[in-house]
Amino acid sequence: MSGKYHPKDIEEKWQRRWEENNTFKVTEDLNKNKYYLLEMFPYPSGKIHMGHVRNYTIGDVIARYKRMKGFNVLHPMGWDAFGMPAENAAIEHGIHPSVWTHENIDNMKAQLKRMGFSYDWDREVSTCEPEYYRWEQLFFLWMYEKGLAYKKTSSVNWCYQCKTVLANEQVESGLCWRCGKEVGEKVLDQWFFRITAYVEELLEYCDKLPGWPERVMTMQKNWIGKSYGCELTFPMADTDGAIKVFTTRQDTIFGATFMLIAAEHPLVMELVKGKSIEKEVSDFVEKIKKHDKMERTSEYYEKEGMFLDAYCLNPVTDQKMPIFAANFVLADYGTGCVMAVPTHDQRDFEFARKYDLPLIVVIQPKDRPLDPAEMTEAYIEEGILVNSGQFNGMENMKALDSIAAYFESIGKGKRTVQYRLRDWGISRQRYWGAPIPIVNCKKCGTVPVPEADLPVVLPMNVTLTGEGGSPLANHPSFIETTCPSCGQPALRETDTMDTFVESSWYFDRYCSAHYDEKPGLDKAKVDYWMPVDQYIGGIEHAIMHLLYARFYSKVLRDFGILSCDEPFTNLLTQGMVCKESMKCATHGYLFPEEVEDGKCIHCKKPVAIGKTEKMSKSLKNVVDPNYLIQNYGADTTRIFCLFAAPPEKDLEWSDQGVDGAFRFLNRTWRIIMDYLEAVKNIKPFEGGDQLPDELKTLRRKTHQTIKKVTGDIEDRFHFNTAISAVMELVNVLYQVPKPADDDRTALSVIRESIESIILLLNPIVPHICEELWEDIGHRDVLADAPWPSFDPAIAAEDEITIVIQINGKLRSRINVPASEEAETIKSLAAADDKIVKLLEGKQVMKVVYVPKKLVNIVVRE
RNA sequence: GCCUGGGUGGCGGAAUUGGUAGACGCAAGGGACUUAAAAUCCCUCGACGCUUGACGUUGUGCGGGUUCGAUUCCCGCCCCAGGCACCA
Repeated sequence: MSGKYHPKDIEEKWQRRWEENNTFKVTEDLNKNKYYLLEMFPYPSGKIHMGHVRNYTIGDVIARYKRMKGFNVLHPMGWDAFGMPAENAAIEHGIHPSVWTHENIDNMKAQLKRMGFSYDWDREVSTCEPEYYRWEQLFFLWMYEKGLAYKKTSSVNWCYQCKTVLANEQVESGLCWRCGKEVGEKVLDQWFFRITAYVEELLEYCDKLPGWPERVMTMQKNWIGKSYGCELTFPMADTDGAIKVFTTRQDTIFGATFMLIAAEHPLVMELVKGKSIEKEVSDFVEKIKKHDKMERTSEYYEKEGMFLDAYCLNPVTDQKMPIFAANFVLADYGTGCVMAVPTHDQRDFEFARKYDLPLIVVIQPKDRPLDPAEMTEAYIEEGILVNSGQFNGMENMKALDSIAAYFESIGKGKRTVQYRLRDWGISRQRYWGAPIPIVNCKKCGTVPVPEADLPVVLPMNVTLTGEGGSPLANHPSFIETTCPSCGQPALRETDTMDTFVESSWYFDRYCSAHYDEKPGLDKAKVDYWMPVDQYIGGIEHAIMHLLYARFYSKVLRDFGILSCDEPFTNLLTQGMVCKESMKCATHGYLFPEEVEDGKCIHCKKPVAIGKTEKMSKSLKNVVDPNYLIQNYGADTTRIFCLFAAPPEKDLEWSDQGVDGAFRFLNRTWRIIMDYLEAVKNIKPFEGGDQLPDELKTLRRKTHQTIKKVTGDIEDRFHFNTAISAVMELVNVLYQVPKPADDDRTALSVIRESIESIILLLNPIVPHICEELWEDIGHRDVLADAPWPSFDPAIAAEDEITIVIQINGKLRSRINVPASEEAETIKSLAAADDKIVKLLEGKQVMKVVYVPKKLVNIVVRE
């Protein structure tokens, strides 16, 4: 093939050839270094979007690069196939979630293949298949056995109208997304994974993953939220018993003047039992419980409480402290009870002012005394302890330890640690998910399904209406079973697992994708491939998915299935793909194809350009990858995504940028076509012959480019600068006058440049490169070619420019041989015409020489 | 409020360890080719000033500092994005 660049023909040809030759099929090879490159697998929503294209292009470049570097590269792809949108489609269009999902997978798979990604499709995994989730059910049983999976009551969002559980994202400002009615809470028995059992290890390894972005680690650490403090005991004033609190501020204990208990805490109703206020308090508690989560965490939620007609004693001052139920105290953090120090905590301060409770200052700033009567807010800075008995005069931060020790010595408290992280609720009252393998028996209670009976298969013959609770609960042949323990009739668990469970181990499954023996992972293979060397995905998964996957890996490790402590050695979080939105006064947001010459195609009115935001269907600021592939080809789409921004930054879409990318590929194609006949039977230059200047420059540039591109890809994943380096090389190639047909030396130098360009661009735009590689006479597939190496001696400049500064300001430059001595360069600098003139009448204080860079002459006026 | 990032030409971005700010691309302008247009190839392109140069001044959010030298390090402030948010 020659002549014009026709991306479609070339791309389809090579995609076919790669598939026919099984080019990207990979098996374990102990003689080669492995490299496991993983991109976050997609939810099969129907079509790939630019976010996928960007993510998978970045991954493909690294996979193809590592492959050329001689690694045995595992680069798999699969489908995060369970989830709510499939059920929504079923409700809205009457199509079964399974059918919908499989159609979407077929579509998207075709699109990914059309992008030319180097996946080993033999390892494709789809999480909605029993062959996949049966192992997840097995792991669940083992976790249940170890107490890592357990049941407890917990509340969910509940729509009374639709009689169904709503996910958080189905609650829109407190209302049901389907019927618009108010959403309440419902308490259900639900399944949890005991992620808190691994909290210390999860936290510890945050500092042992240098290949992760700092900010992701920070987010995870904050999410885990470890805090050091004390558990202190406050005896009841008039009865036996005591209230325990967790505090990180034991330094303020002498200022604790009242006690707060979370309204939902059982202690609240216990304390008022039989008292005249019992009904009133009970109403208050019920009112608080009704407020949904959104409301309770909003900024405007006013602090409210109710006195419980009970007192406890401050353990150090023996003062009576009134006890309140409060709406802002969290029931599931610490003990659910909080000692209130209104002078030094803003929340307690507001509460004390509202209910007229006493204030005692215990921390004094160094410069001014505090008067409780005049305070308008809590004093939360550091200071010196006052009104604090034997601790008076100490700096409050230093007293933390002494006071903790004191409490331990008198047996009224102990140092403890609290975490923000809660156990992972995995129950979903939904159909399209992996069934939890449990049977509920009236007589035996919760009974695990025997391993031999796995998988518990999701039944296919269901109707989804979106009303009346979980479809599985209305499916007699699914729920009705016999108890594995007593053999009596019993009911199956109808909850399915959170889809984050599937995505917590899919990367293990890729290692032995079709292994059908217990435990579903072939240890030898998993040990060969795991951990993932490079994981790539969106920053939106910085916390949940990545933390759950880390946890699940540790659980599987402790089951003896995995050998690594952490699943992902290196993590790259790519930025979003953004574009400006366009709006017509009549027709609202418009898709790019609905705009022509800045006007709406429906009404010809001018279109308003909005700000640049993440591409989304609702803003219609989306570009369809299919459109790009058809008009420009996969290679242009790939190179544009890589050139427009470094991977971790947001990418701003630019149609002109796409044109530019296409132009570059054409330009590269043309110059190589130009030389095709001349270099076809020429070998790349190898000799040490003296070359004329022009060829020497080209050759030097070639080797410099190999060096630059290798460094940019290897060390930093900065494909944008790698591409610009190749652009420079192509520009230099254009500058070289075309040599005579028999000038074999010149042509061999050009051949070396051309081969380098093709090799260097191959991971980025593999189709055009394969085609050119074949055109210049190669028989073997380029994907298998080794990455080019450079000769530092050839890459080295023999003349360098030295900048001459006076007092740090650029004044002149000189060219010297690269090997020139420092002293010679200094004297040449001082002798430079411009410098001599500028130095007249000035006294030289010193001369700084930075090797191969500059001379700075420091003078005094 | 707290914790992270980030702020560089008309635009996307480059400057890898404190050492020539603006690589490469886009847009714009000019030229060549062409009957013409498109395409292509070549050149110019931060701002200001004048003596139009191998010119001077200025310039990386703002104000200070360290240094021979700061886009880069330190302190204070402003703005933008993301995460967390009654976690006691």
